[in-house]
Order: sequence, then C-alpha cells, then structure tokens
Amino acid sequence: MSEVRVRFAPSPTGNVHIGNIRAAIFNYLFARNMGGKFLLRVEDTDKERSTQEAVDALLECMEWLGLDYDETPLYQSTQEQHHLDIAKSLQDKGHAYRFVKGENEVTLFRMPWDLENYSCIRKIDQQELALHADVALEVDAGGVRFATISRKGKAVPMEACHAGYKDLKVFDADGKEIFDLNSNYESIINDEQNVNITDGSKITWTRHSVFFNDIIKGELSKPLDSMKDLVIVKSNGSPLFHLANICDDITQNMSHIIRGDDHVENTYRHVLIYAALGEKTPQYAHLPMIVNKQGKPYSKRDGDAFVGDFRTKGYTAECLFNYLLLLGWSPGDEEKCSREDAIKLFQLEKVKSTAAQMDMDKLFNLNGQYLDELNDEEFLSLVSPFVKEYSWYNGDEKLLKTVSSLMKSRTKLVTQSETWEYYFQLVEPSDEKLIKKILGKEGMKEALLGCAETLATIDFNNSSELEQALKTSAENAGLNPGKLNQPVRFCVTSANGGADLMDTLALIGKEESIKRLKHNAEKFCLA
RNA sequence: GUCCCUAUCGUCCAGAGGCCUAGGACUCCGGGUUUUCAUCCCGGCAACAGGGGUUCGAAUCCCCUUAGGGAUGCCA
Repeated sequence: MSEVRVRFAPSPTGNVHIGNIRAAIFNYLFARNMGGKFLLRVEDTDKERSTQEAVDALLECMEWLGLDYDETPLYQSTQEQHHLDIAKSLQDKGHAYRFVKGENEVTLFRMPWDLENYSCIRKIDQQELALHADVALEVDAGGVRFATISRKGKAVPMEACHAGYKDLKVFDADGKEIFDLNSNYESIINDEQNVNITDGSKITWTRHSVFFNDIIKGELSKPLDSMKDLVIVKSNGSPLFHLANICDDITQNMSHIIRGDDHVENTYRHVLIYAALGEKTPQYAHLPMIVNKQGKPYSKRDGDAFVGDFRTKGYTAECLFNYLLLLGWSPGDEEKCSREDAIKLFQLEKVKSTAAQMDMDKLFNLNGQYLDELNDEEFLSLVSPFVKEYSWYNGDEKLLKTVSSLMKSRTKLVTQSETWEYYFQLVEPSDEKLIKKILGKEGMKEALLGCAETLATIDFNNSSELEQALKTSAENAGLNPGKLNQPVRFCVTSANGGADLMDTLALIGKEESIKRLKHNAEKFCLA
C-alpha cells in the first residue's frame, strides 16, 4: 500500500473555527496512526477575504493544540498559474469550455458525455417525465432546461448538464418523437445550434449516477441529471476552489481527503474531474458537522466557537483536543483519551456519520478533570500568566504557588483563578443575600469578635489548635461547635466556600486574618 | 421545487439480525465521606422519531412518512 498523505486545507478568511480544527485533528490522528504524512495547505485563493492575521491565528492554533505538520505549508495562491494551465488543458481535451452569459465569461467543466468510459458512473434506469406546456425545452452549449409538472399543476423548472440526459428523446402530444439529443450533441456543444422546443409533451432518457465510496459514510451516489456543469475559472480569470483544490491535492500527492460533510456535494463533481485529468481519485472520508446547543451548525457568527476563544477562556489544549476527538469518534467506553492512545487506536471507519452537538457544560467539566490531573508545577505554570494579568496581583510568587496547589482540585477553568484575590488582600463581601444569611444572626458580631480574641492567643500553623480554638469560640457564644466556621471564613475571605478553612487561615496569616475578621464583623454584622 | 445525507437517554459515545430486561460517560436528582466548597464513593431518573414490511427473531436490513442538515454555475 502506498504512503498515507493527508492534509488540512483551511482558507484564512477569519478565525479558526471549531469544526475546521476538528477536521485537522482527525487528519492528524489518521496520518500519525498510519505512519503517514500530515500536511498543511493554506487555501488563500479568495484574495478579497484572505488575510495574514488569519494565517497567523491559524498557525498559532495548530501549535497550541500540538498539531505538528510535515513538510512546508503550501500556499494555494502560489499555484495559480498551474491551475490555469490545467484548466487550459482540460479545455483542449474537450473536458471544459468557455461560456458567455451576459457580460461574464467563465470556464466550465463539462460533465462527461462518454459515460461508459467512467468507472465512477453507473447506469441506473430509464426515466420518463411530462413537460409543462407553458415552458419551452431548451438545449444549448450550457446544458438542458425544461419544466415538468408538479402535483398542483405548476411548472417545476429543471436544469442540468447534457450528460444527465443521455439518450434524451422529446415527444409531442401525439407521441411522435420530435428531438433526440444523442444525434444532435456535437453541433450543440460546438454552439452550431440551439434547440428550443415548445410543443414537447414528454421526455425520456437514461439516468446515470456518479458513485464514490466514502470511508465514513459508505457508498454515496447522485444522479447526473441533478448536476450542472461546474465553473472552474471565474469571470475575473482566477481559478475557483474546485479546480485549485483538486490540482493541489494532485500536486501534493494526497492519498486520503478527510474533510467536512459539507463537501459531499462537491465530491460527486470532483471525482469526475479527477477522471477527466486521468488521475486516480484519493480515498474520501467526510466528517459530520458539529452543531451548537440549538442544533444548528456553527456559523462564522458563533463567536464562542473560535479555537482561540477556548484558550483565552482558560481551557487547556489537551482538554479541547480530547473533547473534539471524542465528538464523533470513540475508542470504546473511555471518556478520556490521551493523544498517544488516540494515535494508537484511531480508525477512520469508526467515525460516526451523524452530526454531533457541542456541549459546553461537558467541556467545562472535562477541563476540571484535566486540571486536577496536572501536578502542582504544571498547574502553576498554566495559571500564572492569567493571575499576573489581574489588577490585584501583587507579584508574590511564593504565595501564588501555595494558593494554586490549594485550589487546583477546585478549579475547572483557569480563569476561575480571578476569585483567588482574597489570598492576596482584603476583599469586602458584596452579596447582600449571603451577608444576611451568614452574618445576619443575632449575636453574631459578639461571637466573631470574641473569636478574634481567642485566635489572637494561638499558633495558626498548628491546625488542630486552630480547629480547637474555633470550636471553643463557638461554644463560648452558645453555638454548636463548627457553627462559627462559615462566618469566620466569610469574614476573612468574603467567600462561602473554598479550600480547607484551617489551611486558608494559616496561609492568610494570623495577623491579617484577625484584622479582616474584626473589620468585616464590625462592618457587616447587624448591631 | 429538485437532489444528496442523517435519525439510540437532555448531551456525547457503545450497538455490524439472537449476547438488549438497550451498555458506559457528562449533566441532573438522592445518599455517604469532607464540620464549608470541591474531590471521592454509593444509588436513581432517562432513549431505539412514526408507520409498514423481510425474518423463527429487527435498534440493526428494505420501503414510506416526518424531522433536521447540506447542495442547487463564478465562497471554501
């Protein structure tokens, strides 16, 4: 078997989208699993919309996710002349033609008329259709047009390439044959005659379909009479996606094309172009789409679907990689799958062929698991850049180190570190409801101030002594032991949850804890 | 309108005609551990879109309907 070569071929016309990057991930895994090559091709043919910023963002995303590619990236715009040469050769061989419509002239790929020479085309059956009397049947160099009759008697316009209507015969109301396409084909495509039939009543033809085998979706087919000739060179003279994409895949010697579902329709056409060029088609695998919570495909307008956003929101690359990987593919019952295992186990045939919905809650939760599994140093180096941006951060790296290991298991998103402020300075509580709930009881002020007195006499670094002191203070105030813990925490940290209370108090320090306790008790407890 | 594709718990994934009383994970709910919170442990709710076939037997194969997505000549 020849070498596996796959590519990720995004167009740099904006931020990298979650669906795009998943295609990259699957290409990457497939290549690494097969011991093949994973290439990057930047499809920047659309000069109006392609930007350098988008290219930079793209490269950054790939690096972040660890999608290392082989060989030098190919920029499609550098291949333009080659694409045009190919278009010319297709034209010379009769597979393409120039076509004028209004002021515009384009080059179109002509669907093959010699159907029997194409292994990807199969004969289906004989078809018959009634023509609508008000609409003429037209045949010119561009194809066949007519209208059939809907159930309600309305005209239903149909338009397709010549090849779709191979063996076309037109009959009048008396059943007499008044036109056949096969014997007029040459003069029609040479523009020597245009056909316009107004008295046709019925047509018959032989239906043929284009077939290709998709590794994920299985055998796919589409009738030729639902396809039109395809623009390959725009009226401004530049090659269109269809041509450029195929030419570059041939140039880069791709063995498999793994791309989004939305390309299936293109592929029916692409296999014909490969055949016309005398090239072997690569193996195709079409990935299902990723949809949002509303079940709609992510569009460029869905702001939160950009890869870069996940990074700034505090998700780890490993988590996003894992999540995206398991959206549409699974190695079994495991919820988590490391990059190494994924490379080892990846099978294109096992990719689901149905759309998958992105669940942000699940991603959030998974990220928490990933953070929890990091060791303290790894976690610290991940949060540090975020913490250093906060206005309250005073540069105390030693404190940050302790805080981060204390909070690691409680953090699901790196950006949650923003709430660690209380370790660094006094934060006054602001949630009225919580203040009332926790500090609103009668006698709370006295109890807390009394507690501050007791705490002043003990060693904060001895956690059992600290615990005992809190118990005693509660009893002194006539409360059950432990009942003062929550109010003390709230006064010192302004939070109603967090790391172990003794650890927290020890870390904040005796002097500072007592100061805050007094300050907030005075200020927020009822008189 | 026409053509293509798809349909299993709220979500992701398992299921290749009998291992299915449909399994796992996340969420959610209940309980335990933690004198808070999180972690952890135990338990619970919850699905084969509908209708016809084929078969001794269907989530699985076929047909129809419905629903969703995509395409429908110069985006990629």
